[in-house]
Amino acid sequence: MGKIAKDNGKAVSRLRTAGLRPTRQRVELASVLFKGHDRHVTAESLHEEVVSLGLKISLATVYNTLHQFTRAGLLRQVIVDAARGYFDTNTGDHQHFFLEEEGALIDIPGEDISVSGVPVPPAGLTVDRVDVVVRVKRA
Amino acid sequence: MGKIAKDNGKAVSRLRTAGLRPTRQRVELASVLFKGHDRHVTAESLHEEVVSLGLKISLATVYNTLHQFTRAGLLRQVIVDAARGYFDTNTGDHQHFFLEEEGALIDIPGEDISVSGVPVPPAGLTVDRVDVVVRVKRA
DNA sequence: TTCTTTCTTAGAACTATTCTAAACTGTTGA
DNA sequence: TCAACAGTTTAGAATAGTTCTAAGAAAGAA
Repeated sequence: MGKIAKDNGKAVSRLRTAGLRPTRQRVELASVLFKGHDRHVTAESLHEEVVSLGLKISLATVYNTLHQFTRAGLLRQVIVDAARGYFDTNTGDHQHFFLEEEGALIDIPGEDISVSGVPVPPAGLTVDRVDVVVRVKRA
Repeated sequence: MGKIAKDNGKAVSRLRTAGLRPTRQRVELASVLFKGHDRHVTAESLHEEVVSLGLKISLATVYNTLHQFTRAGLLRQVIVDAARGYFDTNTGDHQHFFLEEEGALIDIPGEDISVSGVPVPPAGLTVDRVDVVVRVKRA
């Protein structure tokens, strides 16, 4: 029985339930990710973390695994950083539909959509803006 | 007087008002961007467009100019594509504060925040999910 | 076990973007 | 009008994050 086997039971069944073969790497990553409270990681930050724990997992595997976990519903990807910059000539108050398959944007007028209940930000911070992206797919 | 001088008067004054020196490249890009209805462009799509119009502007200048225009409030950047993948172990209904200066994420519980008035998507499309990002800055 | 399929890996490749440093241009003021 | 200077543009190199490739390794089935 391995050193970190105690948490692995949970991780293994979580993976099985998700339809993912519980390989060593996936089990170790799942154990680290789902051990305690909720968290936000990048591929790189997670890779550094597992390496510093003495686990042998390549960066490519971390990338693959994060995407597999996301596809399986175990994780969710949060988009805050622009890979491809889209620039909008409409600077007024409005939001967007994003057609994932085509990479196209469609404006939603600001009068139509509204966001309520945005909590007061943590101390010392002010809201710069609120972005809403409605991701749509072929039905 | 140049060939496309007719629209350039508007572009020049728009640039002057924004505090940007009206160079040939900026004037041409502004003319293309703000000629008709609102639009969404990427640096690459805009570069292709101006090149196909016979204008001589480098891709680097298109990038610079789009950012200058954005800083000046003439454009707005829409973030829909992940440059750096952030993955969240919380897959439940919730949204995020994004601390731009630090690149950190903080959850906003789904019960707190709500988006109303999302229009019916264009025909043949269904809403996949609605992402809200509250961008915060040091006060 | 043995077979088959799936997974992992190092390193190369890729993509969008930014940087560099030299040449060029718009503006100002004499 | 034009010299001087600060700001701008450019090609190409560099960068960062991510994905691809192809070959070996490991999991599960029989």
